[in-house]
Amino acid sequence: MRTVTGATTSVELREHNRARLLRAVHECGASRTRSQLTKDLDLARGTASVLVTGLSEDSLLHEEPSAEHGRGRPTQIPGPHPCGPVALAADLREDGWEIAAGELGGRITPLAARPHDGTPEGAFGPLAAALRTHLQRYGSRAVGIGLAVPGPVRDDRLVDVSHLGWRAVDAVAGLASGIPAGTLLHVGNDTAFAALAEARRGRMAGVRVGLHLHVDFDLGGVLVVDGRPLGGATGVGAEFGHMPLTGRADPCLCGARGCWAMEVGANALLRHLGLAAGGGRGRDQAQAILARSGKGDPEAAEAVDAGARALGRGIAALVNAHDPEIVTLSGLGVDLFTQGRAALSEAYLAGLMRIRVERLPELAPSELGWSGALLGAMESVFDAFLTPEGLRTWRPRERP
Amino acid sequence: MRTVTGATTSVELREHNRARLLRAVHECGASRTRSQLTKDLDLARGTASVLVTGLSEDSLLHEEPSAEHGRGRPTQIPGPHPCGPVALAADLREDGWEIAAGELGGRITPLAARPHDGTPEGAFGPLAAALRTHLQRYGSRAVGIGLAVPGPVRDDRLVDVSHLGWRAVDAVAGLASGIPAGTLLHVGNDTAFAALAEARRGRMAGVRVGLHLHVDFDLGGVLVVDGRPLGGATGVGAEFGHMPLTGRADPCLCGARGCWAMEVGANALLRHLGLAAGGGRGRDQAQAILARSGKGDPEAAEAVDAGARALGRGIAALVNAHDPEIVTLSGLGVDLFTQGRAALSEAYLAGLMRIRVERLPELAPSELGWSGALLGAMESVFDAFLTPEGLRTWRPRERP
DNA sequence: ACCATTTTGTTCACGGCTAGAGCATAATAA
DNA sequence: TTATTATGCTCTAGCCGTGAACAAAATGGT
Repeated sequence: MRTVTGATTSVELREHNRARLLRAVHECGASRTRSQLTKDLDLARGTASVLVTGLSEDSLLHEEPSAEHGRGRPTQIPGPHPCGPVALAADLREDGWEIAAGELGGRITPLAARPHDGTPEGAFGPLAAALRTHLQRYGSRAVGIGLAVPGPVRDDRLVDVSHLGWRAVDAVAGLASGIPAGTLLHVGNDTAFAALAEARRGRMAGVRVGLHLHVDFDLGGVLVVDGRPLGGATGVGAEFGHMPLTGRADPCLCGARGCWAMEVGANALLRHLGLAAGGGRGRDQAQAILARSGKGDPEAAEAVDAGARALGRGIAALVNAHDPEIVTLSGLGVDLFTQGRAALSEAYLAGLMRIRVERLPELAPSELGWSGALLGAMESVFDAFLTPEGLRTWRPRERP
Repeated sequence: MRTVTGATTSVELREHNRARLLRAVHECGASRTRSQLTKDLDLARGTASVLVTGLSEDSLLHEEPSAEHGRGRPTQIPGPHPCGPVALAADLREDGWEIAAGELGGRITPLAARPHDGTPEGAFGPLAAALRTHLQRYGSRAVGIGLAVPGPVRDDRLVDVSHLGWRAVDAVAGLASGIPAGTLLHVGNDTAFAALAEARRGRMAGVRVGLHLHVDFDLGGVLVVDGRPLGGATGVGAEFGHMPLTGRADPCLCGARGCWAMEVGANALLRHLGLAAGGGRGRDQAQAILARSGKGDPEAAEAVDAGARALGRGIAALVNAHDPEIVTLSGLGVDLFTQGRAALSEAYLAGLMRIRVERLPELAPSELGWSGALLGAMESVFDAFLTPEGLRTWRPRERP
């Protein structure tokens, strides 16, 4: 039977409304006043009063006076409690990692960043140690860890990173030395997390159906429906890059042929100029090619245009199939959009159905920079925590 | 802000539980006993008692004694009330239409079927008249109409049927003469409705992520997530057929090039044998080709194999991208599966990523025959009715 | 400086809901 | 016939949100 959400009993009603209030605070970055929240959530003032008081006593919220006054009694702004929940986030890439902490409302504090050698041990060892340090520092405030990885994730733990030759590397086991058993660990694809961040705090906010494409060494994409990136049956979504949209039949590292991902990204740029590519190295060289193209180097510009054309053609196919309101681009996708705009647009328009052209979905570069995956990893932890089930795990601090 | 579902007040709690109970009855085809429903929905016996009594008084449910007894007091089976809600469903195809009525639990009664001449007037006129007749017969029991059409639907009313040259035909206006203003009319794509039926009462029941492909004159496909086919931003989902997966660049009627839909379906079969194709006619000829292929005719078999290969190749691309648990086929897809199985499987396996082969999604022909779209249209009406908002529109019959 | 006005926060009585206990009911098994 | 078992019905207790009355805290005009 389908799972039905929503409260069933009086007690669940209260839990549901507590979670609803906290999510509203989190979503707006702790910027809405209590009276505004009361109206937005359609609550009676009395109910809001009881909820806020309860959440404050449980050290989940802390009210601050609002800076701006109108006429009438001034209202308060509910925001993160100084002893409130903290989500740890980690972004593991082919050539390094970084970690950060996020609090209710989404404010991020960078904690550490380091390059690694590309082996599972070299990557997970120091990362686990760093996580252990900060987990100890936050103590019971830490409600979970989100880990972004550059490849498909199966069963919430097995990671494949084709550029590094990783096959079914167990991320949970890799971090076991750093995080106590029972700690909530969300392992997810970097593209899916970047899409989540875009849907919550980026250009896809409020959009019902959107498409997010993340370009790094190669390309990943995922559909976002009602603010949530679509995962697959085994958890492995975000693999739009492995559809045969190139019209060619070159074998791809994934096992299929003619994959779209082979023609878009840093690897494609390097290959186009006859450089070594495919090992998860060469981010600087790719950036150099983009810089040369920006300065008018024709050879570099042609490489960029080829990537932009392939990107545009694939986007058109996906727009035809899925009818998104907007298509957002992150990572190198932003550079391809900026520097190869004409080539991209032309290929995009040429590949669309007529009815799609009539209501043309916007192509929008992300404004979150390269931190989308990190932000999304944090959001994923709060998504799980800000539910009746998640909040039941929270033990409030003793009051001072 | 994201819309949050679920009850907020005590009154909504009751409405929520009423809807939950009715949906549970509808989903299982009115086969579960009251005691089973009580357990499944995690209700107290007292609560179930109050709910069932109330719904019976509102002529939404009617309890019948259960045929099978165990030990202990025998339980009842809640099912459709003799004066309960009825959903009308219509399936409009390129060459004809049929209508039916469905009651709570999903039992369907065929009402009428007729060929048409392919013009909007020739199709909608008699259809509207037939609907009017049956709407009058059911009176206030009719809670809505679901209409399946063979093409994309925009803004819940504008229909494009490329094979018939229909462009932005207004289905609501077309039926206005037959249905009173205010009647709920759900216009939807036939593939999406077929997928909905498959998800509720077919081989995709209980599946979290599935892919449904419907083959008729050409091919449509849609992703099913948590029992609901994914629509797009403007309502036009189910257009997987218009991705350039053929590796060729022939112009398609849709305005793009190299569309997958051009190589799969009745039109492709006819074209492969040098017959006229593309006008929404020739269903019989296509069936004849399939029959010849079944009897060993090599020319017909090659046409079938070509379609099966193209189907398999495209399925692989979509499985790579979306990671479904199962792929279901309806319409001519069932015949291509049966008669071109070897060609289909080979192309399917060859196009998959390695990690998809390791956990191979099953290819499953539908068991609902050609009535999937009709069933889905009915389900769509009940989906809207069996909610707190929908039930609020219901006025119970006076008790005898 | 003062007071009316406006808006927000708090408290509490009220009605509605579900849980759960106790009892009645209706079948089977011995 | 009687014990057993499972189900349905009824009623009370406890919890929840609403909305009204009241308190609090600001602004704006006089």
